[in-house]
Amino acid sequence: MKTELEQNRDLSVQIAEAIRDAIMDGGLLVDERLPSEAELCEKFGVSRPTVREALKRLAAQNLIRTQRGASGGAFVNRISFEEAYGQQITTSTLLLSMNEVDFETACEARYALERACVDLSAQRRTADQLATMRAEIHRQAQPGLSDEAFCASDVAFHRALVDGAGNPVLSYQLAGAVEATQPLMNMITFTTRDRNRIVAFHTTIADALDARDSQTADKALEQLADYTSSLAREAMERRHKAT
Amino acid sequence: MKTELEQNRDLSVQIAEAIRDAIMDGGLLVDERLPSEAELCEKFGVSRPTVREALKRLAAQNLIRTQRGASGGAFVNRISFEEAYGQQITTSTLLLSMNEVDFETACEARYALERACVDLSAQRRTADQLATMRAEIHRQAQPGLSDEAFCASDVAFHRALVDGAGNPVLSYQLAGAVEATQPLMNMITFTTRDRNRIVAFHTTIADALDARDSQTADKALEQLADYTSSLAREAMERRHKAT
DNA sequence: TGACAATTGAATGTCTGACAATTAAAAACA
DNA sequence: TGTTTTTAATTGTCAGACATTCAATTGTCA
Repeated sequence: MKTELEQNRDLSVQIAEAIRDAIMDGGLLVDERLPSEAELCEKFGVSRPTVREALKRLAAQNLIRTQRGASGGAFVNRISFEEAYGQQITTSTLLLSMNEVDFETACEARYALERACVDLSAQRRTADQLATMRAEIHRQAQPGLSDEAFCASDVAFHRALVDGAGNPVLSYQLAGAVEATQPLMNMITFTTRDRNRIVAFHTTIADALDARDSQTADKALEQLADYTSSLAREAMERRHKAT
Repeated sequence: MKTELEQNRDLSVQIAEAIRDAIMDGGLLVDERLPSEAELCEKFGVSRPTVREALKRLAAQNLIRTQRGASGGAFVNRISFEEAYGQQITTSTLLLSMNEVDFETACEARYALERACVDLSAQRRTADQLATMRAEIHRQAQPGLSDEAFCASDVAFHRALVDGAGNPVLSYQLAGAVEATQPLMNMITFTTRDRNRIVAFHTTIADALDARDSQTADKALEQLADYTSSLAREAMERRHKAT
């Protein structure tokens, strides 16, 4: 069984696509072993390095894993949520940093998505997640915290909020949105007054979730979004004036 | 300048990581040319195939692109929204199909995210996007449409809704969520009655967005989510009974 | 001089063939 | 029977070569 390939495009790309499609169509099941490299060479009529490059492409996407040794080979990988998070974050971060997405747009997206979680989070948040939020709030209130540490804590707070929805698919989707905005947030310098304001919003949100009051939480989140936006605008203006 | 590598782990993996980190730290800027393969061989002290496998890994993540010919080479890629969409969709689809995420969870996530867009979409949707929605509604109402075509049209409708928010970051994040649920939706068999009901919801949503009435649109979306869920539950029960 | 064609060189893409490293299973042995 | 050794299969890496592509250079002619 030979599979035909076009002549113009890179062979390794085509082979990778063929295998990926087979995986996504269900032609290859999880943990199923792919043919050995030698067999793939036969099948596609190319040399081993070419097949290997194709396999590396797939491995980079966590679609397959390889094992050496007897009964080794390439296996269809069950992609884990962890791995998917990582990819999500890498892609989102690059996208935001490279495409001159303005802070406004990124921020709007992030808070819109978070607000999508608030309802569910109010219903389902665990005591543990609430504790995480409170702990982060406490950290944020400590004086002498660096801007970066403050932002990192902010991310942790919001991730707990998102995880509170108890929906791994939501958590996965939002991981990228939340983490990717961090580098942008890091460009802001937070005064003590700013921080106090943000901590107040966070406290309102945590209290509301504690009381399972999604409306109040949503409103606080909206105000926080507006406030963050305005801070960013000021920072941008200062930066603009400086040049 | 030789860069040292560990001995245990795969060399190509380590090289790929080293380059990726350089890109993400800003050590390599967009459109900057990487050293040629020969130079990378020197630098890392490995052979060319190994370097190539590393580069293929990066290419698979859209981190670099390669050009043949004089003044060719590997360049840091400005990742486009299009490419990012593609990755998002691939990852999300696999995640959902491989991790036995139940329809309920996926559906909940998808509609929660969509509802996050409705407000913005009501404010900003263009006439063009409205036209797309109406066109898809029209298609969905046609008799003799296959279940798959119906689902595809459904996806197109919802993508138009999401794009209506006019926020590329939101569109990107949701592309995965919306597209990835399609294979799951395909498992449902839609009766004419089901379809009419869904078309009615879609019409309500389109009308509401037309009138910039986000509340009505949101409510319709919520009902649509519930209805879809119930359809899925029924389908699952039937399937369960059959076995 | 200026425009077009031919040449060249640098780079990636692919191939062949080989050897090393790893690992599970089979074989040998106590 | 239980342990150790051998073996075979498979991926990881290397070396060297040729093919292909493409831009810059060079050459040619009007």
